[in-house]
Amino acid sequence: MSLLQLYRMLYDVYGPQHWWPANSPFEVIVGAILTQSTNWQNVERALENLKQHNALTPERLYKLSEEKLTELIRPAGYFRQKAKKLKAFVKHLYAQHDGDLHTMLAQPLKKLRAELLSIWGIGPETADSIMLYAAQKPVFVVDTYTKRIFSRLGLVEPTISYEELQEFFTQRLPKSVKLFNEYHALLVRHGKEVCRPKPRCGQCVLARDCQFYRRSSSAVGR
DNA sequence: GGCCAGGACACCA
DNA sequence: TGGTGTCATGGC
Repeated sequence: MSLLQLYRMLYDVYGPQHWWPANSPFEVIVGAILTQSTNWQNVERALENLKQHNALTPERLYKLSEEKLTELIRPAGYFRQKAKKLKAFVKHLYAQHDGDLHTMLAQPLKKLRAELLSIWGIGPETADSIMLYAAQKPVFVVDTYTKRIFSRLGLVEPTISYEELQEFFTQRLPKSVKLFNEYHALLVRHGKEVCRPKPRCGQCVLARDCQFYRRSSSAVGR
């Protein structure tokens, strides 16, 4: 089965996911940092606090004290670290682009990715999420869900690196922002609902093609 | 009460 | 380069 066929199966089941849930590129970036290893529901509480304090712009966040920021994003967990990460981003934005996010995001793909990765607190997944969902660059975002789903399908090794897994997709799919957007969102949806650490293979649309399911079901049969 | 969530970094061998 | 500990709230 091709990656596009797999995509269509997920899309038929779950429909469009309308990612990224945000009102501005800057909100995408803040959300991408806050959601690191954190349930999105908790991120929404933190984002709501920031909105209430009118702090969801580069300028306002830049001027906000780190203490206040820490307090506002508390529901998102890891709040001390994440406050430093958000501060590191806006400080970089002001130092390198005079606070102009549009200028920063308009850079060529490779240059922007290297710059994002140079900022403390932004790793490969967060950088790629920003590239795809804030800057609209054709970058495939992979995450723990992607690795779990595709290793269980038997299509990649569970020890595959981030870059290797990303290559796996970019070599096999057309470079489309729209496709990459929806595909990643669908994988997250499928990972949350079905392909969990304790999987719900009984309701999995991919079970027929899944090595993990075939092994576990044949083991039950014996 | 334990598990898990839309990771990244520091430190170590 | 790869493995491990740390960061932390909140829902199920």
